[in-house]
Amino acid sequence: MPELPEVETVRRGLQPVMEGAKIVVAEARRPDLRFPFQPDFVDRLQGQIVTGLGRRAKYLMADLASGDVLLMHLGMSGSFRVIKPDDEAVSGEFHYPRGKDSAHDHVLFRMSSGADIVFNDPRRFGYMKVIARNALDDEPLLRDLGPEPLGNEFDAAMLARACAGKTTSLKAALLDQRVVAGLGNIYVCEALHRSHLSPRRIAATLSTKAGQRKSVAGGEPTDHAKRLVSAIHTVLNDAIEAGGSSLRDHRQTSGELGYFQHSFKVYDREGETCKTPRCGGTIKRFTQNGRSTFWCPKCQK
DNA sequence: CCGCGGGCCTGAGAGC
DNA sequence: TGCTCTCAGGCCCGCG
Repeated sequence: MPELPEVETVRRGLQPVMEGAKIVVAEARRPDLRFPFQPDFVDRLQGQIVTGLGRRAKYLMADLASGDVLLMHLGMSGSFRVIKPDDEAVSGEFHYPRGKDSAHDHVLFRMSSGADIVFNDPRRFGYMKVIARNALDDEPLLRDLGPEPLGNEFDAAMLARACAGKTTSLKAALLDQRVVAGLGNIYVCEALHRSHLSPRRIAATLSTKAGQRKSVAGGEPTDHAKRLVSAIHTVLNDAIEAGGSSLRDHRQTSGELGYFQHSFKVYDREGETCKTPRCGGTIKRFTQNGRSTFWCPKCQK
């Protein structure tokens, strides 16, 4: 489910109840998510003050007073809910209201701020891991991530350089978290449409020396690269503003839906008329690298 | 090294 | 109602 805007929405929902608060109780209700929990997972969390809650790509990162960092990834179907415990809540136990899919409530935090935080993930592609902050640079999960798409380093020149020499499609390149970190299937489709670029375009055509290996020379960014970067900025910022996109699983931590799905121009709109002014084309769908691509063949070149 | 396809999980929805 | 099939917002791994 969650791409950068959804993860950022979750971060903003958790920040007020986590930052500055202590994790009074932590509970892992099954032995594994995508990976087994570390044997000392709970011990390294309980009693710790969360000094900050950040985000890197699609990861949430909670800084702990101990010097550890709690890494959290939502996979495809992960979500967090913030719940005020009811009056019957007994210290050390969780009595939050159970919903229909509470069988998939896998991780619980009781915070000193007076909130319970519940991590639910039916498909269990998500995971959590505690690592030492001074080992962040060596963490395999983070080591190879490319630039933040909303960060200062990410611009047309950098994108062109990262795509130089790539013979794969532009769609596949943008989904590669080493090129730029945080985009997923929805926002790649949307950014390509908004910049009028075909998902089938060869990635290397974003730079003037399209045939060069990046180790030789990156070339200059083309106007296409500039348009694309601009579209990525716009679509991500607008989606964050809207609380993300809710198709199936994504909820804000309050339980509210995001509403950026109403602003999709291509994703999940197969057969509908293209919204580009004066285009009039029909949105098509096909499979690229095993994933659905939605696009308008008439205005995306 | 690079690009691609399979696999990991469960649930929702379509079609019969 | 219920079965089977397809598909889903991510990402790791192994193959050629």
